[in-house]
Amino acid sequence: MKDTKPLPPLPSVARDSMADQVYRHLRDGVMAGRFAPGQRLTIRGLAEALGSSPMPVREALRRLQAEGAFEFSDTARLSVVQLSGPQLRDVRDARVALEGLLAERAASRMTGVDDAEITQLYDRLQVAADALDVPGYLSANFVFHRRIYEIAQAPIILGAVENFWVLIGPCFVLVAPDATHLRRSMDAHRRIVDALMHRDGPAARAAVTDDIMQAANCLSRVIDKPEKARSVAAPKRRRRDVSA
Amino acid sequence: MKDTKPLPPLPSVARDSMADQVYRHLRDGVMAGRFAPGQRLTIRGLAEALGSSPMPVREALRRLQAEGAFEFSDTARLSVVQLSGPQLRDVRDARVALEGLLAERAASRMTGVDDAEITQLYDRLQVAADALDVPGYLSANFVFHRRIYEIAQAPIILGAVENFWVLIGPCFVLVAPDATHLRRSMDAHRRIVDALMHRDGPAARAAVTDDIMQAANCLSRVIDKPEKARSVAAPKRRRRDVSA
DNA sequence: ATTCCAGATATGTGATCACAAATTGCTGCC
DNA sequence: GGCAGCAATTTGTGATCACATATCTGGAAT
Repeated sequence: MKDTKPLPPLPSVARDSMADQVYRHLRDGVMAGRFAPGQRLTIRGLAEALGSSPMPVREALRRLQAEGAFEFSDTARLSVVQLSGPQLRDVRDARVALEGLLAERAASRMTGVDDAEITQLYDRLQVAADALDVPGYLSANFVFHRRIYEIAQAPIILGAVENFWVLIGPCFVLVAPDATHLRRSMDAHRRIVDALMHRDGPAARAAVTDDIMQAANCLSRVIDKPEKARSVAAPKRRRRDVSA
Repeated sequence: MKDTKPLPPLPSVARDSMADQVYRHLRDGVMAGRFAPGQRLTIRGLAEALGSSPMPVREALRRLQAEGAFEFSDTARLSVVQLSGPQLRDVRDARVALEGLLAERAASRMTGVDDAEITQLYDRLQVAADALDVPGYLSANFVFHRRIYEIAQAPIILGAVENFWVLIGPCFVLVAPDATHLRRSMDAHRRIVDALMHRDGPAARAAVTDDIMQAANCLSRVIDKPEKARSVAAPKRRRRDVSA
């Protein structure tokens, strides 16, 4: 796909520029914790890994920079954003405010169809938790929450929430598979589902709040002691690791 | 500035790419209501108006697209985002949640230096209100709120809040200079200042909430009746108006 | 052996070109 | 006079080139 073929002849079926594809690919990767905090990247390296020219990557990175996922240092070097402890607390508080709002609204707009879907996503989450499959759990977790918040029918707020998810994504590579956390998290998830089934807005908000606080505690325990965690995540010097 | 001068020889004093300058320029313009909702723009037109090549404009627009200020239609046409009534309510609710959080935190972190600064910004706001200077009022209003939220020392949350401001910016071109609204708004602002001076977090949150609800009511009164407002804001067909 | 400097490479940024799709404008026909 | 259809222009997107600066590599001097 490196050759200068003018365009794959997809005429109009996909209103989906290459920059958009790169954007979603990188965004999903960040949320799923496939990039380490502080990791250095290069436009050309990413372009080569994705089989495109640097141009779409540049535009995608600009969008992700606007969302705070990546940053260009003072010397115009590209790296994955590394959240500090206080910043992580800010994200936590903002998430509680916004996701609590969405959960409460979702509870009042649930229908029978949503009940079945949420239950199904919850079960999938349970499977990943039982298997201690952390990447799978992370992915299923985002899907679970996103589906709930979509029911709230507030896409703009959901967009802001997803921006916060992008910020905390890289932090997850620092946490080890912690059975205790998984169990507590699943407890909160069960209470979220219960509240939604009973159309109980305040209870849904409370359960979501607990879930977020639980995750934040788990993260801050690692973030606040930078020595050990950093040395694992950013091994001395890495030459252009991309792999997307 | 259209000539191909390689670069103005500013070596390192300004770590500020042309794309960043364009970005801030456009962002400020959107927040200040210099773009009408639904207004069509072109990359080349903006570039010419700003005296640069299309490239920095492209990157700046990508960032602003990520923030929701502009959108590329299904036919890849660029336009200013037009918020619907429900979307406007979503922004309102999210602002109440986030800005309430910031106001409460700001109240607990105020110092004497902040007192003087906030008072000064409030006075400037009062001057614009008395003169019925709507653009000046809008500008001073954002500065006033931003300064308060900076005191909260939560830059990530402030960034999210500013994203919401960018979204509602274009709506302000639809509201006429409304003396009643200005008076009510200034009343809320006075209560914000009072609460901050007394380091009263809950009162600050309540006052900020009133301010936001007040502004939202003012906007929704115009947005919800699309006929008249639209015809004023988007006169039939406008050929490539840029003027930055 | 360590340090420091110069050449070489890598990298972000801006400009320009090419191209496909869409919009526009004009012309002719009914 | 109104409207359909075709040509010309516009416009977003991707690719490539140029350039300034940062970063890296290698070796020489102490």
